[in-house]
Amino acid sequence: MVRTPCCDKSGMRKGTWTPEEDRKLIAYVTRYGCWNWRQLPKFAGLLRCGKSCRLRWMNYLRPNLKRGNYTKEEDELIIKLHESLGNRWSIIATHLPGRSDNEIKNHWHTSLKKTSKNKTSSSKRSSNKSHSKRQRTRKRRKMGIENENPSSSPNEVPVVKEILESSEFSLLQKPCENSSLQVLSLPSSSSSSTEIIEEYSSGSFWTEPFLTDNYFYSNINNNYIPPNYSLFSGIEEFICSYEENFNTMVW
DNA sequence: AAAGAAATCAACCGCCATCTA
DNA sequence: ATAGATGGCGGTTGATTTCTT
Repeated sequence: MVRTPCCDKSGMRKGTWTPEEDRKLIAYVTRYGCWNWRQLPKFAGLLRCGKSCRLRWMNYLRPNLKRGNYTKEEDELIIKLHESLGNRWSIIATHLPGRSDNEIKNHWHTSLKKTSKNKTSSSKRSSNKSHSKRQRTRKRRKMGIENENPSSSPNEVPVVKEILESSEFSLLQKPCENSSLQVLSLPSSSSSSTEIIEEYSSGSFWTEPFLTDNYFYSNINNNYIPPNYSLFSGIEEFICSYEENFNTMVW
């Protein structure tokens, strides 16, 4: 459902992400983090703009993302939140761990809009366009909303390991036994998981040395910066650290 | 079975806020 | 104080898929 891949003037690729591009992005972010989206594609060997990489990661590749149908509870929550917040999808998304704002927005426009209209035809609070972005931001800051961390619910299960297990990055060679919710599945290719891990972990893959140690998720709400990240020698250590620190993290 | 309409959703665009030098 | 760089957000697009006739 996607646009035909093409190139813009500057030679950057646009359109649908290929499995190979996904692999590169996952491998890079998993290993080095998103320290600078603008620079990331260059170091990750991607012919994409930083924005495109960020979007792809945030909406489809990052850990903890649920893929699959929305539950009744989720639908109700979205409708309720939309009634009070309007089209502030990013805030709504913070209340639905595992769902991206883009996905929620799409879901709203395709399914929930009608439902909501039927239910609350008299309500005029939704789609509160009277708030300018500036106003909203100020309001949010006042309310301290940017520090909200709904995704750090103790019930959540760390899924980086699942991702690596369920994909070609599998380190443990365990079959993915997932439920109705599909957590990041990558199209398979001919390479074995071990080969791919080795490929991306080896120095030969990386065209440039990593420049910014100890800078994991660049100023995303000043959240998680893993200790001694620069000392990690491989993905397995990162996974262990990730799991240990999971409850303090926000994606 | 074929054609057209409608729905879906990944991705792009442009604007604004924040950060940094 | 200011300008440029960067990140983040919401609106929108458009190719593909599904449904309807």
